[in-house]
Amino acid sequence: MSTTNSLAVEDLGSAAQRDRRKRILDATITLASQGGFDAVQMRAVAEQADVALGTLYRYFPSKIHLLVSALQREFERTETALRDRPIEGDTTAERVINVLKRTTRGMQSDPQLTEALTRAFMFADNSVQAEIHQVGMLLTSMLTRVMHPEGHAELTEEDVAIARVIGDVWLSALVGWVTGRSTAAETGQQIEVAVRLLLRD
Amino acid sequence: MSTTNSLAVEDLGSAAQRDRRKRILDATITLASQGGFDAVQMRAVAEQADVALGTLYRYFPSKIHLLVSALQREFERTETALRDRPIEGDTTAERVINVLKRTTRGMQSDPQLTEALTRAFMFADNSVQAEIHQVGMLLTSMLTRVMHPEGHAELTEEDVAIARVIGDVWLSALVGWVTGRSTAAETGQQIEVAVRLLLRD
DNA sequence: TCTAAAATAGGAACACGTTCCACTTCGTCC
DNA sequence: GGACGAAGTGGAACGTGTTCCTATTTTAGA
Repeated sequence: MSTTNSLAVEDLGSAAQRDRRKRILDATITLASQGGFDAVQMRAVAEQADVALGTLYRYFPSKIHLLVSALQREFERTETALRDRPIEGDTTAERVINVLKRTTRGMQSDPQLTEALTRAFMFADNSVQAEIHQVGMLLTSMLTRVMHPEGHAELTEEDVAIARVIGDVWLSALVGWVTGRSTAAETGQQIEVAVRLLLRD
Repeated sequence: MSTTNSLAVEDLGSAAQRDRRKRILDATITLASQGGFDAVQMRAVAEQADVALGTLYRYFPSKIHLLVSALQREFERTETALRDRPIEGDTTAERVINVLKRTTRGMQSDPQLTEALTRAFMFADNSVQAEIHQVGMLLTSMLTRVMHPEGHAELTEEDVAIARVIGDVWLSALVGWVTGRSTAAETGQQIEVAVRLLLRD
């Protein structure tokens, strides 16, 4: 499992196409930031990206695909940014908590965007499998790297299992926050408790 | 936190109204079982329940409310059925795993219904808070009761936290299965691993 | 450079969740 | 029994995701 993000599947066509794709995703993020999931209307995205509706659907076969792809791009950005920063914390649990809380704070600073992307992620069906899987891998690799910053490739099965459980809790907590069921503080608390339960070293 | 389900808020009007409500939920379950989330179309539900569209919306203000209410009824049924059966397993972990696997198997025997209800649950926003909260409480109380079958009311904060984490994992696993990201076997495995990580007694 | 194929524009049309309205039926109180 | 408000009926209408069609533009290859 390489940590580079160059996948042969990914290189999509010409510069003009890459540009259109970027414009579309930019428009998506902009609209999502302003009004959340409901504000990301396909006609509005097309107009703002200066693209025809049919073209939008050629690039992204559904609103869910569009939003999950946007999530993927944002997440890659976050993950890259995180990789360059030193990871604070003495114990594994501390490091994981720090990273998750920082990431969560980042998302909470743009609630509408987070709502849009999280809703899309949770609503995605198997036709979005590929994109979803990418995001899942990214999250797991981010967590395992934080757990073992030395990168000795000494990942046990248990490590991966723990990372997965933490990812699940994080997602649930996020959904709870996005849907207004819990506050930001509760969300952080929920994650912290789970991590301490799982990582008692 | 009582385990009875009699809430003063719940008693809704006349027998005719209870009957209509039941017919609507029955129709919802039937349609969901046949074709999943997409097949639960409001016009179809209204027709099958022999109720006007406006009446359907009077009882349930949105498709999500409708499906989450159906989930709640089904879950209550499951929880009641579970309460009468002895809980097999020597250790806490064994008992929790048994119960969760049995419940999961039950849901997997009707994939379309499970898909419909899970999708709705994940997509619900804060306007469905009340119903969602009910379901969450039901799940937590079910789990803590399995963890402490004697009912000595000796629940620690940690117990509740663990139950919550397990609930999160279960939900994530369910979503993974519903959206075709993981198989039934993987779902069971995922839950089992998480429970063993959390309950090492 | 010319041409065929692919991509895009522009927009009509359809499906389903949701709202709304005019009318009818039901239940309750005098 | 009559009156009045609540509840229900039937269906039109609207918004947004999605599909589809034709004309035009861009791209790639001979």
